[in-house]
Amino acid sequence: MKDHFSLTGVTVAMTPMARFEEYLQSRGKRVTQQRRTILDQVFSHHEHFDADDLLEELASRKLGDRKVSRPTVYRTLGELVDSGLLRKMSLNNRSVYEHDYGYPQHDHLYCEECKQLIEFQSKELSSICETVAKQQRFRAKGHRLIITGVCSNCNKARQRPTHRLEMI
Amino acid sequence: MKDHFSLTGVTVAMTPMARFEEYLQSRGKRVTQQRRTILDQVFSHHEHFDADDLLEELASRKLGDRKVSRPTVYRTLGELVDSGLLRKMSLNNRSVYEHDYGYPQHDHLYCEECKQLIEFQSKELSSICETVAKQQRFRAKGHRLIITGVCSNCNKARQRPTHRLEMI
DNA sequence: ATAGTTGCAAATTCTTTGCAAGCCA
DNA sequence: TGGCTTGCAAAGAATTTGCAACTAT
Repeated sequence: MKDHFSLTGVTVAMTPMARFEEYLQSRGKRVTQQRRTILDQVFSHHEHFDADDLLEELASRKLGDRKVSRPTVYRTLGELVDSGLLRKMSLNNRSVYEHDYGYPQHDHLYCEECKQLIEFQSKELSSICETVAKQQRFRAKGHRLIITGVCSNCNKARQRPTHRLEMI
Repeated sequence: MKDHFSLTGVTVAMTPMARFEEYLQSRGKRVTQQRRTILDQVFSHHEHFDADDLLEELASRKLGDRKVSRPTVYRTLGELVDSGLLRKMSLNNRSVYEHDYGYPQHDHLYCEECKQLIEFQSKELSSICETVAKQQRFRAKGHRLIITGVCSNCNKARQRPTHRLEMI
């Protein structure tokens, strides 16, 4: 489930942790071990992930981290989205997350074969959205485009003779 | 939850029912009362809907229709998607359906306030998708763009003084 | 008659919540 | 200390499945 690292991050003034602390403090919330551990794990790599992925990653951290329970993961993911650090999307009726803070606006190609999400950027797309929103007097906050199909790797795999045999 | 009827249907050779029967027969499946009732209800109006909406609509049909259970609704919705009559999308981790057969490709604006889906068409968008797919050697089967924000009606509502008071 | 369908109940999957014990400011 | 957090268990919400009874062909 490796992702394509085709996009370059944007420069940001604060680290995700600093930003999260600011968000928490501004709301009278507390900076706990669990929240720190989750944030650290979430920003340790750039793949898209869901709550289960994150829970597994946390479980395999052999560090002295305190254990993080499933409800806390869900609660914290919500806070990370609220604080603007993560973006959430709904894929096959499950929530999938990705970095938002320090990462440019982009959209996705979704391979129905290997379930991989591939990122791409398009400035034309953004202007289309603006135009459409203006026409409809709609106050747009954001957009999400997903192109579904089969990625180049899976296309190749399909054409290999071994696969024809397996299909019998 | 009324929808905008801004798009005009495309001309099709068969009625949805005829097409569904063809699909069923080609797979050795049967044309049952329940499948007929569901198809009839689904194509009786053009709003987006989910399984619960459909179940409610079916329950309120005072006709001599046989009762349709929840599992049958789910099973049949799947078949309607397979047969190309409906399109399914994932919204807030639930499945939402809309007409596909006899209806042109389009995308949506989603109002986070009133939860309404507004349709729009954009040919530029389709060409962007083609270009992106070609660049990534991705075999695209389709796409889905959703612009989130607040629709014109809800924007107006927000500005009405009554609402300011209600917010206290 | 025979194989596909249906409804019921129960199981699954993903996510949220109530609450007592624990921890941060 | 006082209030926000956590983990546990349980509840919820959406969807799927096993199976015996039913029905289309």
